[in-house]
Amino acid sequence: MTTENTNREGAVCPAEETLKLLSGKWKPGIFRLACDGPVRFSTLMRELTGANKQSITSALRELEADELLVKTIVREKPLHIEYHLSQKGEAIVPIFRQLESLK
Amino acid sequence: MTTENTNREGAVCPAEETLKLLSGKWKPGIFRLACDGPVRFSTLMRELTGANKQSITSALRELEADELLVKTIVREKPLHIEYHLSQKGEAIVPIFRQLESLK
DNA sequence: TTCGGTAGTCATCTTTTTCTGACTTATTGC
DNA sequence: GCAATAAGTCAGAAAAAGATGACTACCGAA
Repeated sequence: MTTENTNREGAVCPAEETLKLLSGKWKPGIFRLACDGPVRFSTLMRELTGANKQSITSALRELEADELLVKTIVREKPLHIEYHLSQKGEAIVPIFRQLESLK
Repeated sequence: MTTENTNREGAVCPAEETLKLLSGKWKPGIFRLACDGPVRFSTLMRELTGANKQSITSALRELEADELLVKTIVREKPLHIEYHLSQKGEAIVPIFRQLESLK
């Protein structure tokens, strides 16, 4: 039984796809920080109070898989990893800002 | 231990609030149909293929509680109930459309 | 008064998400 | 070599969300 959300007869909701990209307890927070510049795992752990490694990791993995974030290994002084917005990610920023300004 | 998402030190994400209004398996679909005019329980059951009473009921209750939808008892021919967008709901429509057009 | 339509509730079960704590791997400063 | 920093993984537990099936309540028509 393939339980895909196949709302047939044209009842599919396109907005749903986009909403799902940012659904989850920590994704909006991660996305917001990423809007201001590249983010790092350790920074996220510090900024997102209450979050845990596992949740941040899986949120990052999903954001990568959905191509909103790009992972980069920065071979410098203290070698580290950065996540920055992809083009697709940037495209969502204006809408995200509107969501923010809404209330 | 009150486990509220209190991202202190200014790290709260305002967009998160709005995103949560439309989070869940059926809310985007309900909202979308409500954009085109008042919706009824039985219609939703027909249109949202795969959905079940309980899920639709609780989605409707949450959309009401979040003041996106207003419930109205229509005392007419076949007495029934209608849900229509509130002002707050209408305010989200433009953003919702953008989410739709994004892909 | 019984039936169909409309709009649910309730208890329970299953699935999905999120959290916890212990352990891992690579690099770098001392 | 040894500890710290950075970025995780993994198994298991708990919590939240969603699904199921039975049952309820109101109205109107036959």
